[in-house]
Amino acid sequence: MRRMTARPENAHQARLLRLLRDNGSNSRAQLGDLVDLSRSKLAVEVDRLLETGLVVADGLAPSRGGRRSHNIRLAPTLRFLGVDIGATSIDVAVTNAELEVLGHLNQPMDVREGPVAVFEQVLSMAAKLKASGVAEGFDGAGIGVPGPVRFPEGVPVAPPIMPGWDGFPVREALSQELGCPVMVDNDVNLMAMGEQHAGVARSVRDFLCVKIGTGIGCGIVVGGEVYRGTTGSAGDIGHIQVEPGGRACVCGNRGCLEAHFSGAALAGDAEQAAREGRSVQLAARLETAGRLTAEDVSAAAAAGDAVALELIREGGKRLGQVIAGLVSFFNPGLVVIGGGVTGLGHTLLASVRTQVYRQSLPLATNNLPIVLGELGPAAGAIGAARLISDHVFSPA
Amino acid sequence: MRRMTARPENAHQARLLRLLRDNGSNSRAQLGDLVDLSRSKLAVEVDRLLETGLVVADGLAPSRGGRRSHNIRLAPTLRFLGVDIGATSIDVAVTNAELEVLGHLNQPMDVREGPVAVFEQVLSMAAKLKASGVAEGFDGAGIGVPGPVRFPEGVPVAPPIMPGWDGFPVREALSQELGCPVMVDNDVNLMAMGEQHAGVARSVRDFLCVKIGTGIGCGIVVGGEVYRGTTGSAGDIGHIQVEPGGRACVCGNRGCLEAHFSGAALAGDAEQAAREGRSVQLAARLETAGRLTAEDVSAAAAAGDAVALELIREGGKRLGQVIAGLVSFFNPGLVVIGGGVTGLGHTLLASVRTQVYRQSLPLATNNLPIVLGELGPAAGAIGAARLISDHVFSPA
DNA sequence: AGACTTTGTCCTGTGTGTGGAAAAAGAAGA
DNA sequence: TCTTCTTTTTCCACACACAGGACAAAGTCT
Repeated sequence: MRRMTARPENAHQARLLRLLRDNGSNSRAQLGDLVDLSRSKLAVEVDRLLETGLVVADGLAPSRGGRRSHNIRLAPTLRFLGVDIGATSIDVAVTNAELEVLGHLNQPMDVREGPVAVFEQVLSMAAKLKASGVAEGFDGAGIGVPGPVRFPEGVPVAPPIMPGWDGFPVREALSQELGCPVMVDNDVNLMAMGEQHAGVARSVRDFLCVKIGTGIGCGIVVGGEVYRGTTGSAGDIGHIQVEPGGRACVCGNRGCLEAHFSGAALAGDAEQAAREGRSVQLAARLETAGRLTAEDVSAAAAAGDAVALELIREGGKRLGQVIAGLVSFFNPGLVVIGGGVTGLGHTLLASVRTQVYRQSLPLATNNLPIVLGELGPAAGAIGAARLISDHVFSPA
Repeated sequence: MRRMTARPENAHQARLLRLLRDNGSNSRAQLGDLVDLSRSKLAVEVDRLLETGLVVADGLAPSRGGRRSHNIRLAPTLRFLGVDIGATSIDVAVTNAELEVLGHLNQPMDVREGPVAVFEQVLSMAAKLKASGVAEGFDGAGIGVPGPVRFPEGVPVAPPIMPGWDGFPVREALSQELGCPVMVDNDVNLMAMGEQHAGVARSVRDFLCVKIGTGIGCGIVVGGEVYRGTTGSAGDIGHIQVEPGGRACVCGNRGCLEAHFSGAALAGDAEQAAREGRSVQLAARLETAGRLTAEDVSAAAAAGDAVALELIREGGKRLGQVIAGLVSFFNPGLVVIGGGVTGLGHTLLASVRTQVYRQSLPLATNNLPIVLGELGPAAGAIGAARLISDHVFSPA
């Protein structure tokens, strides 16, 4: 079912749409305070937006001392689809035009099953959400994939953990299937956009967003815009060396950050500790489940298991080393840490902070908050919705 | 002698001025091809620029098949002053509006003598250049200082190697003295701008420019614009750790890049090798000069001294480690290496390349040129001129 | 009820930019 | 040398967009 969503005709209209998205319902008068346009001009543009149907009247605003102003808001029927494809699971969310999540599904799935299987799953999840009544159709979809993307074309490139995805025309194919505009980006970049839109990074212009999942990546935001690098692989910090001659990594080198600390490495370390009998708790868990995950370590740490805590601390130190370097180089205004292992929480955070504040220069670390992401598993999907809304809310 | 240089009235005029700066003399017709303005509009804006005196007529262009077009060029009397204050020397250059160097002076001077003494020297050098006839007055001056700068105010902040400079109102003071607009920036950023304008980085939008001088810094260019970070200390890579528990650094940490490889470290290592009798050549030089510098090592290496070569290779490996990390993170389209030690040249370059290509992922290193800067000691001064010309050629 | 404030609409004047026409200047060919 | 075709430049008329004032509508406060 193809929906022809209207697009703004000019930069002014785009500006207004984004204000309405970010500030919710708003009166014409307030809008006038925010944008620097003459009353007549503003009225004309708003009327045109009303005509297109992107914006609708929404009753009267409370008086500010005189005549009450007419409220307007983005069309309540607009729907964005946010898809976050992780290495081991898929998140799909439906949002309204203000990017509020109306429905959210999560499904375990191995990305290595390939794009066809994955998108079949995604479409079925989207259909399920539609059936639940939160959406009739979609006005745009944002897709996050766990690897580098050639952004303008919306095509994954050389994704190490995603065999079979190289060159798959994600944007093209999904746009066809869903009948709406689609944008594709790295999952880490989307997490950064999510935290910027609705999370801890509101109003910060330059920041880093480190995501620890199966691998490790880093979203880079410069001047409020995501920076993707020359070939779309910016932020790929998982293979920075932290230990010369250290552990062998899947990438062929030794001592990569990811080999020493990541969801996968953490699980491996925990299993080894369990087998060596260093932790009763982990051993018991291994016995029941057959294998261990980062979540198990997180749970054990929460229960006070010394080995689990030490693993997290050690990992945080390694991660902190790398972040310290990035902070010196990039001098961000904020560092956000998120991803599946947010459960490791404050133990990890404390360890990272110690390392960064010790290793980086005062000028860069003064007033540098290092915090956990606020949106949890929804960050990626919200960021995806944000990505496509930026596209839809820009002149055609 | 205060000169009132006119400023463009709008973005179109600014655009035209920059085109003339970057492409030299140009015909009205060619300009029309470049700027997407209607013929009438273009004619009006050009006429206004001619009125202000920023632009002058410059004869007729060769025919392109029909009537010959009128050439215009930036006023030939415009002069910019580019000042590059290094840790141990000062470069001052005078350029015309196209940023071609008309005169250049270099003077050894220790930045630690403080801002008052340094600027006295700078002013005297500027006066000498004036006296030589290349300039009558200046329409703007760009100043590079070897430390972080609060860019909007043009004030150095917490410069580790520049005691006495913290908070000194460089922009304010020099603007007063010179009677023209002044902009201040980190010397490394200016080198990057120099190489971007007239050197190897032309037409590259995202690149890194590593400067190895007394210390080590890195200019970051994102989308053609210098990125300075939240507090102006972006690119300060000298204190990234390369050797856990390594050498003590002046910053208080251990194992910093700068402690293991930089002009200062190299000189120290060479002196030690000379004293230990490991290199006849260096020992002889130490005997004559009383101390060694990075240039001495460079000379010895050129003469085939094994110890000097090994020092450079070892340093290049360390530097390469750090750059490899930055390349993974930033995914630049080019890495430029410059600074005083460019004499170390290809030995250093080879060593850095090996390390980067080995350690970073293929997607980031494919088609990633790592090259030496093209402008040598003039890069900083040209970048400084570029900085101020960008300012002067923007609407007031 | 009256004075004052805020909001929304209407209207007109101004200024800006577009695009066509024609003139100017030169190139190429007969 | 003359004619024809190109390219560049200037001139001009028309359309359009926008700002800002005037006024009406809708509220608040005394």
